[in-house]
Amino acid sequence: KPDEPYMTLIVKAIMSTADHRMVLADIYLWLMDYSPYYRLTKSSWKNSVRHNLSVNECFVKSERARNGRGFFWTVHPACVQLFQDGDYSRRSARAAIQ
DNA sequence: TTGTGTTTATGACGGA
DNA sequence: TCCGTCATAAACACAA
Repeated sequence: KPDEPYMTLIVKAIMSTADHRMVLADIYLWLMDYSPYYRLTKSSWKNSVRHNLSVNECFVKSERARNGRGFFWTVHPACVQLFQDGDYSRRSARAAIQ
């Protein structure tokens, strides 16, 4: 239901932390806090979140999470300024990386 | 076994 | 019409 694409929301979630890194489970929580859509609907959107993390080059894995599962997810260093300026377009992100 | 991550496929949609 | 973007589904491997 939210009009913003997953890539934008995931970027906002990760960039909302002080160290710009977040574990998958916390990205879930951030989204559920962001919109009731993710709170109320059955979890096909979690599949989409994982798909976006893998597919979009702007998301890079950091160290493995010690307590929980998986890795810390961060944004590509070349995209940080772009995102801070509010440009979440996939085209711009890819251009910044290449 | 469960959660996490990768990958492929498919369809809708809008712009050039 | 072709191309890029986005969403959704689903199969699979892997680690805790």
